[in-house]
Amino acid sequence: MKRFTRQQEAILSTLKKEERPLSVEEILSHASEVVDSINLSTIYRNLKVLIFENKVQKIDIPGENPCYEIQSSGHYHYFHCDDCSRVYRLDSCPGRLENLLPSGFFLRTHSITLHGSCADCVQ
Amino acid sequence: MKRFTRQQEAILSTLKKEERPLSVEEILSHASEVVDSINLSTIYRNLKVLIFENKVQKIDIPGENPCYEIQSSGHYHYFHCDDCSRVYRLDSCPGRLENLLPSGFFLRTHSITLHGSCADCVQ
DNA sequence: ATAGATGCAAAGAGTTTGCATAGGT
DNA sequence: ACCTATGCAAACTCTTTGCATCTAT
Repeated sequence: MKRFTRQQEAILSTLKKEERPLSVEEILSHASEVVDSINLSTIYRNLKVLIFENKVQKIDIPGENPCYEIQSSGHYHYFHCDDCSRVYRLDSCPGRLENLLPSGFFLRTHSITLHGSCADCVQ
Repeated sequence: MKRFTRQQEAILSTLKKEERPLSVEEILSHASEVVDSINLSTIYRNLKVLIFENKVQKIDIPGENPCYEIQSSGHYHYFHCDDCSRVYRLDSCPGRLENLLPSGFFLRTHSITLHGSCADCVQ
């Protein structure tokens, strides 16, 4: 039977509290404030389980380390701030993009990342 | 002064011969047929120089190891085959996508990856 | 002959895993 | 009391670096 631990709770509440995808290091530093003994292995192991349970989603930004955020229904894209490296979820999507597809290819999904400066860094 | 070596030539000609971005392992296996002693360090070091000289471009596919292809002028996107893991360059682009951008954010560029099955794997 | 490039091995960064033990149930 | 989840260290993958040697000039 699955058990409830302070570490799991610290990881999930960290992801819930922040409104953007967090890196493993960000999760570690936030969760450490709640459970100071928490370990990177525990973070990785719990993220894997949470992803399997569809409670958390892994976000891959090209050329960056992965980020993790609370799972939400729907299809999203992301913005990567080149200045502070934070990642933000975007709400809209330009559509299925099959016009980019070579003939004979089958399109399953697409991922879009915008790169630039976030509002905090622009000012 | 910069020198001309068989290893460099093997790496560049491998990238020129193939028509798609290659992983480091693919470059190694092709280049090894020309210079059998060639080493991964040499591949990485030469790729770094070739990228600096704008002869080669690094392609980052979300969640995958990077690929490398001959630099070509213009702005491109890529297709990742979920079956064979090969990456293909696409010719068109849907545009600047600023309608996805939250207000206050500055858009520098965007990257798009299509995922699916390539023509070889579809059949 | 000189010095830049290579090959090898070791070191880094990020992630996973084995194992003893702490701690939910 | 049981047995899952944790913490630690070691292993693993991908990449970079130090250094002796090779080799293009």
